[in-house]
Parts: sequence; C-alpha cells; structure tokens
Amino acid sequence: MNFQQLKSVVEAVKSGYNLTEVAKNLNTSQPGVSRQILELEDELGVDLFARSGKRLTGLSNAGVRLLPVIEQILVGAQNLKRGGEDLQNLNEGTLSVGATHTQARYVLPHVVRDFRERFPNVSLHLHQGSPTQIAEMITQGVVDIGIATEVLAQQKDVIVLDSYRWTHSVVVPKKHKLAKTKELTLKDIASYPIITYQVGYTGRAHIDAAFKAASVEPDIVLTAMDADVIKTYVELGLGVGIIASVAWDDDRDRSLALLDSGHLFPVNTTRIGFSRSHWLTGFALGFIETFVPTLTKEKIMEEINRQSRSERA
Amino acid sequence: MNFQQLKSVVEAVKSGYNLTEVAKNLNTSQPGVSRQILELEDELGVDLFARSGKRLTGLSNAGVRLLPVIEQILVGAQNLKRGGEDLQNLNEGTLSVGATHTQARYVLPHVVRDFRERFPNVSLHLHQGSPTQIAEMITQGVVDIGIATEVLAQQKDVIVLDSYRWTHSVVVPKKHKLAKTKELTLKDIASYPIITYQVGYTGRAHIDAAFKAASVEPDIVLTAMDADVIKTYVELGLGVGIIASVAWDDDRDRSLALLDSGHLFPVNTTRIGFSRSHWLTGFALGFIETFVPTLTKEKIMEEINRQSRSERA
DNA sequence: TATCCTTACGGAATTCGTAAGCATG
DNA sequence: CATGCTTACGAATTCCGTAAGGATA
Repeated sequence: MNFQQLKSVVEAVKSGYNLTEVAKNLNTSQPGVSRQILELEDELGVDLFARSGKRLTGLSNAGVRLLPVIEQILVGAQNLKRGGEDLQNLNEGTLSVGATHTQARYVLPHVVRDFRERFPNVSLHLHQGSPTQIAEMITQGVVDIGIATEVLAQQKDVIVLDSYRWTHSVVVPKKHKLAKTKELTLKDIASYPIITYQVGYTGRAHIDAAFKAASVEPDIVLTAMDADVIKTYVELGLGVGIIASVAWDDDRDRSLALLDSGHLFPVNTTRIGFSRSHWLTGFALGFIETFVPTLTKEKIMEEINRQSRSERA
Repeated sequence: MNFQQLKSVVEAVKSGYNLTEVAKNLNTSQPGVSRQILELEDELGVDLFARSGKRLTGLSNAGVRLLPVIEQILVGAQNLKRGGEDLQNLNEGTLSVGATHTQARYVLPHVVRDFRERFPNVSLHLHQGSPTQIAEMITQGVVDIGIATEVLAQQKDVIVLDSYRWTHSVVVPKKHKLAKTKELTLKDIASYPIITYQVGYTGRAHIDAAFKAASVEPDIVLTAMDADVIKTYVELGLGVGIIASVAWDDDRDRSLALLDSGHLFPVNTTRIGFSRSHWLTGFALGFIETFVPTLTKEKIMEEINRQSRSERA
C-alpha cells in the first residue's frame, strides 16, 4: 500500500472513472495508473471499482465503503505535509477563506488588509458562497476557514467560534417618508414593499421571525443574495430595504438613509468555523485573531479543546 | 512520504527513542530506520525528534504536534487493510473484545460460545480490564469492542450502545439470618459488615448512592474487583456480599443464598462501545448482535449514524 | 569503552514509461 | 474503429542491508 495508489483511486473517482484522464491529472502514464489501482485492489483483496469488461464504470460496493477511508488517509498525509510547513514558522503558504457576500464585501476587506500586512508571504484565497456551500467547503477542506452568519455546519468535526453580533437595518431613499419617522416599527416598514435577502442568506430567518412574532405580514417584493443589489433597487424606489447594518457604507450610500432598527430584529451572530480534521496553520489562527481580536491563539485552542471534549448524554 | 517512514517514527516513540530496537521490532536494519526518519524529517522540513548530538532523546515540539497526525494516517492504513479483509466476506480474522471481570466471567461465556459457532474462523481475543482501561483500549484500537457497565468513554469517537440492564443482589451464607428476612432493607444489610466491589467497578457507584440516599452508613470491610473474590469471603463468613445479579451461579454457589434486592439499588446499564475511527468488521457487528440480539446490524448502523450527527448547541 | 546514530557504498528489488495487445461501445 | 484498460518488457531509479565512521554517556 502506498500513497500513489491511494491518490490514483481518489483521482479516478474524481475523473469519472477514466484512467487516461487520471494519468494526465497526476502527471504520469496511463498504464502506471492502471497498475496502481490493480495492485491496491490485489493487496486489499477486493475490487474497488465496478468494471464492464476492462472499462471502469463506477465504484464497487467495497469501493463505496473503502473510499472514505482512503480519502481520510490522504487528508492525513496532507495535514502532515501542511503541518510540517507550518511548524517551520515561516508564515508562508496558502490560506483559503470561505465567506458570504456580506462578509467578503463589507467586513473582510479591513481584515484582509491587516492580515496581509502581518503575513505578507501568505497567499490568500477568498471563496464566496452561500452559508451551506461554505459549510461544505470547510468539511471538504476546500477552505481552511469559513465565515457565515447562518448555522455553520452543526457537523461533528467543525469547530465553530462566535465572532461578532449585529442586527439588520432599514434603508430607504433619503427623501422617503420613513426617513423622518422616529421610533420605527415593523408595521411602519410593512406598509411599504420590502426588499431584502434571500431565504438562507444573511440572517433572513431572523427578519421573517421578527415579522411573524409581531403578526405583521410583510410584502417582500424582491430578494437578493447581497446588500449591493438590495440597495440598488431601493435607490430605484422599488421599496424599503432591510440589510445587515454592517453592509452600510457612508461614502457609497449617500443617496440613502440608514434607519435605526436595532430594536426591531433579533440579533445575529456571525460565526467562524474550521475543520477539526484538517491542519490549522499558525497564520490561520492569525487570520482569526485579526478578524476577532478577542480570539487570541490561546483562546482558540481552549475552545477547540472544549468542543472536542463535548460529551454526549 | 511513505508508510514505512511513518511506522518508523511511531515505533521510535513506542520503543523509547532507540532506533536499534525499532529496527528489531520492524524487522529491518538500524541504518534503514535511521534513514526513514531522516528522510521524513527532511521532507517535512522540521525535526520530529529532539537529539543530543546524534542520539534521540524525545520528541521535538514539532514532533509532539505531528505525531497524532502520523498515528491517524497509520490508523487509516490499518482500517483500509482491515476493511479489505472484511469486505471479502470471508468472516475470518481477529476480533479483540475488552470486558470487565463480571462480563468476562459470567456473561460472555455464552456469547463467546455462540459467536464461535457462528464465526468459526475468527480468532477471538479477550482483554480484561477496568472500565477505564477498557475505554482506553477502545480509543487506542487495542480492542474492537469494549463492554463495561460504567461510563464507557464519553469520548468523541466512541460509539456507545446500551446492551442490558441489571441490578445488584445480596448474597449471604445459606444459614445467615438475613436469608430468612422478607422484604430486605438497606438498614438490614448495613447491620452486617459488607463485602462488595471496588470503587469504579461493576456499578459500585450505584451501591454507594443507594446507601447515601437512604442515609444509611454501610460498613464496607472488603472490596474486590470481582464477584468470585467477594463470594469467597462471604462463604468464609466475613460479611454480607453485594454483587451483580448476573454474577450468581446456581451450580457453583450452593453454599450461598441469593436475596431478592432488585428494589434496593439503582438499575445499572451495561454498555457496549467501539471506536468510530477504527474499522468495524462484519463479524464485530455479529458479535454485538450475538451479545444483544435486539441490536441487529441495521439497528447498529442506525445508531452509529445517529450519534455521528449528534449536534452541538 | 560500549552504545547508538549517521554516512558510504554496492547489489537487489522496485518502479515506471513505452510499446503492444485486447476489449468495449 | 476509436477509446480505454491491461500486459510485457527493459531501463532507470529507488531501496536496503552491510560495513565503516563518529558521537555520547
């Protein structure tokens, strides 16, 4: 058993069971790949792949069972390699961060700037996605760190830390009637068409919950994934916008008014998550600390241990 | 990076940092081992071992961090190998079971007999130990299955299933006064010297709890790890015994009387546990099913999935 | 000085790519 | 018949054990 064999198997699955393509992707010869797989199957005593004649058509039953094990070994190998690099304390390498639009657009720019200053030799990759996608990226190791407001994968091997709390705010054109209203209520808002986030994005659930709790039926005429789109349509006079307060930009939003609405909607907590089964580099800890200064490396390690002990009933 | 290198590192730690001994244990040459380790350290870019001159004296800081990763990879490799064997459906191989004395002596014999009949080609290894030791054996992969009454490792990667419930019973010499008492009370028992299990064994905590709840102070004159010892001293007239009811043996205990005491002590639940991170063979599932017929393979898999999803707050 | 690790070297085994063979759709 | 996997074979590389060198307790 060796790593090349394992890589060949995993890559074969990824490449749609075409060994010729696997060979290309692994920079080797096609007969080589074929041999790796046959040898592993021989050693394990079971076929990993289903074949029609000589061609691979998919995984065998045994392959379905064993593939996760193989993947886990390769994750381990990657962790070891990464860990070695990390422990050289060179503070160089690659950091992938997954974030929602709200984070990537309004919150992370400052963080990224500070981080780059602190770790100039780390190449930073930002992956945007929905909270669900970000959760997946974390577990699959596509990103080292994921940031989102919604439930960040209540999965077993994802460590989740609270980063900061915020509420939604109402935005309207500067000359809108609501801009003069003091003590804004949900009823006030609901008397206008509403533009806000799509379900599953940026605390939308909390917006719905607030209206429901107040027994007010909002007329949501447009939903978007990000505040930029929402604000654009608010500017066009299509309705009243509800956005995350962090998505307000003084410079950019001169034509709009930001209405105090902290009392109207439940508080949201943006969380930062990472996989327990993937190596967390020193500069990843540094990124988290840059993002949430109270989360020092020691605090984070504490929290990891706490969540690892998390006992069952 | 290859498996031989990883094995050398792990074995070096196990062998007290003596590469000569590692070579013996791995059936290879000492310079070979030395090379494996140096090559790995070179590839990772960090020293795994602390050295005084040429001699290894312990793990380096990096080694401390990376050893768990290395061990995890090797566990994965072992799982793959084991999984391959298992999926050949030959029902042959090795099953290691960890159990406390009570289980090994009174409960498992029947189970083992049935299991051997069902899986004649599986070599069965029984490891006896305290509940704590058994929990450790599970996480370390020394045993495939652990059986104990006390808390079975509230650890993250141990799956725990309830197997059966039982209570303690009082045993006395046949001609003892208590043998004639109807409706036994804790006060009755406490008026005699008591012989029972050591703290941490076979539900002892529940015995103490019962006395405490009744505000009765028992005079425990002898504690033992197993019912055989307890019964021996009860036979000698040293006191009244409290043992697990399953530890009663009609044939063997002719000189003793078993007193109905189901109402006196809290019910105990014997649990069966195994590691999530180690391969569970088909015949291991078969063993569990033999032990607890209601736990069919399907039920067990269901429970594994349930405990894997177990979410956090 | 005995133990223990590293370096050096050469033979053995393994690995891998090219070329050929063969099966599938 | 074009694509795709396996087998065959030979060259190159890697691997590994013996022997020697050097350092520590």
